[in-house]
Amino acid sequence: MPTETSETLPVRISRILAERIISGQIEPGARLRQDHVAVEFGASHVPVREAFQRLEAQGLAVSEPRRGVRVAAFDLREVREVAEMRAALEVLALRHAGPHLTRAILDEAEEATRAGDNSPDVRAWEEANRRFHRLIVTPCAMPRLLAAIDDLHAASARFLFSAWRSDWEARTDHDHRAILAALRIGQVDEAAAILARHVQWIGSKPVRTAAGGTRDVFAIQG
Amino acid sequence: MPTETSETLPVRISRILAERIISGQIEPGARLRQDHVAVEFGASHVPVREAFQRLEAQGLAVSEPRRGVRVAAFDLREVREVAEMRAALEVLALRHAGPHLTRAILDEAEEATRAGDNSPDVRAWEEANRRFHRLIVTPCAMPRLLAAIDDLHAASARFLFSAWRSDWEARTDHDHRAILAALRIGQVDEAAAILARHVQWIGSKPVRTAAGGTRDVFAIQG
DNA sequence: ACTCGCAAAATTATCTATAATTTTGGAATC
DNA sequence: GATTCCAAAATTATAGATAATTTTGCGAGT
Repeated sequence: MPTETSETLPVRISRILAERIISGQIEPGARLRQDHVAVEFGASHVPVREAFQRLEAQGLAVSEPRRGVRVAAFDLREVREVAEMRAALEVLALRHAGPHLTRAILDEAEEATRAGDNSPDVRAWEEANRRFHRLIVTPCAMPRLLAAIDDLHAASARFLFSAWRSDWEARTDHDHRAILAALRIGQVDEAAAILARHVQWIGSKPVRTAAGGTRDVFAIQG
Repeated sequence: MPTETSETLPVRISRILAERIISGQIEPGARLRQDHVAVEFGASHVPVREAFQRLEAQGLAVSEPRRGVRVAAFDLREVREVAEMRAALEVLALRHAGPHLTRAILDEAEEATRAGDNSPDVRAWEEANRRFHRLIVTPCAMPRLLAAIDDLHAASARFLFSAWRSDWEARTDHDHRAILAALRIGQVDEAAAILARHVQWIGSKPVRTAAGGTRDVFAIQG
């Protein structure tokens, strides 16, 4: 029974698995067994294999030749690596998008920022945050660059959800507003500089857990 | 009959197909038919499909849902896009590699530059050039970043081979030497600046063809 | 002569089955 | 009691077969 037309089976499977990996529903290092996934989706292992390869290309899974594929593990070093790659590529994209930014786009980005500030949970915040970033870089019209940025956002979201597992407190995003202010007066370089700092700002700081205690964990912004 | 152990069939197939695409042996837009490839490699279509997906992830092929996969086309805009992404990411990598660069590595990079200057054909030059770039960025020890750079190099090589199809004239690479000179005295920022210009320098200029005439084509350096 | 449409061929996508490899559990041994 | 070895189970990887879709070629009609 086709749940949705015009989306191939491997794409569908990889998308759903990606959601689970990003949200932390499947833990890092967990094995992805093709038969189990196949029966769950009522499919054979062939499309499942292709879905696995897709996840591997996105950096969400790693495959050892004859031993199957696991959810990719990640550590603080990789968090920093992804953040720096995002900073470099989003700055590049913003520089090219700058001349094509319209008032309407910036208004929509501001709306996304407001939505982020009023988010009830991390998930909603991440969605709004990603919308903001995507809005201001999309007009660069560089498909390969945008695809790479999307993959990095997926990795960032993973880290984000793993840090704030249970408690969440929304706060106003001053960086986003500063970026928009600079863009509105045509100062693309200034906006890019703020964006670079904003994305790259990844520090290790204590975060309250649901139990009330504190643990050392990384904080992500951007 | 395993030709080589410890390399999976899909990896092997995608590697060989990638070589053909990069070298221009298979033209942009050409269809890749899974059955034909399968019989050529004495395999079934399952590994071939996975090889195709790999190529798609590298940006060397594009797949339309029920219509098969074609060799990715490319135009001047994409050449520029890849060059700018390379500039951004290689600069990032070099900045991190800087502190870990040793005299031995720089010597090896200089040897690669010499090999490039003495290359008899484009193919040899490209190989030496890639060795140079890879040598100076590898010590950054950021696997995701290095993998992304590798894919971009593959795309660059494609453009390069398509431009200089037949005639080739080696010239000394002053940029590489300037980068090395800066690195030897610890001026990583200066080296990064030269690298950015070096990679990004992609202009449209007439190139002599084998027939002796000139045609408008892009020139790639880096 | 050109266009439209239908049928045949080719091709893709998926499923089922088989082979090869790895993991797992337990028993025998040190 | 811990360790090593072997066999059974599980799992991955590939092959062969089937269904569905697209492309192609030919003929009829205008």
